[in-house]
Amino acid sequence: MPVPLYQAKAEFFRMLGHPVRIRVLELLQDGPVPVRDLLAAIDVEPPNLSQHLAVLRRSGIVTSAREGSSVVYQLAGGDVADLMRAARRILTAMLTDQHDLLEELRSSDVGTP
Amino acid sequence: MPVPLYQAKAEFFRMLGHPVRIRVLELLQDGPVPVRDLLAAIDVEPPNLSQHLAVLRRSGIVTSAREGSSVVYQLAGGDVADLMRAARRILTAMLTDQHDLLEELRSSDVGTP
DNA sequence: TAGGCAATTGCGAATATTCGCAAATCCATA
DNA sequence: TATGGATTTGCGAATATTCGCAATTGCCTA
Repeated sequence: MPVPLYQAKAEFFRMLGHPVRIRVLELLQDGPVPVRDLLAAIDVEPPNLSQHLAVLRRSGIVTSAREGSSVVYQLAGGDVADLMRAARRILTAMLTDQHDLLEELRSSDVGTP
Repeated sequence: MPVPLYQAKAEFFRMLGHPVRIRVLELLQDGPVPVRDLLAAIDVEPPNLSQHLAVLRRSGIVTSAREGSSVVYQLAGGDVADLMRAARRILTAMLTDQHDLLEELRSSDVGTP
């Protein structure tokens, strides 16, 4: 019996739910990047980055390949950029709503009609 | 100083990272739904659902309103369906890749060339 | 083949999530 | 105003994540 789809989706989103992993995925969007460069870009200790990379690898969203003495990561497939765009749209909408609400509260400080 | 964008994104995805919350968002896509109906649809205890609804509310992705003796939830804005579609595309691509790899392994069981 | 850099793994402690149960709230209506 | 259904809140226990540090592995080059 297969894993219910909503559970697979939840695991997928949970996998995305860490700042370091988000940054890695963003850095990989323009093509393969060696771990060395990720380390230089992300303010995180090597073992810690490695663990986050392992999470991404296990989920299947990235693949890794040895190249000489270094290891290069790349997106496995699918349009991650598209997902990030969708997320950004929603985040923007949410923040805008909150902002609008704030404005509303500000302009009507005498209570509800 | 604002929260770094990648952290906001991570929090957003983490908020999505639970099966019950995914199901709620899916159920809300066709319009507002009272808690009662969510409870009937989702196999979860009332207090537990309520806590997940609180997570969604705090993040701002849904809003709630009292209607008589019941409470109705709805999506706050932004195109959540779009996000789900993007996620589904990536999940599909990932599963396809894995499937392809499996086929490959199956058809070449004599070892690497 | 010894030494060194790059990356990963193992593991324990700190922290965060999740869940169930009891209790509290909010409304409608008797 | 008392009763009852619907939802939320408050915790404590169980579980899962995250992080740092030591140790290990893989590969290049002296």
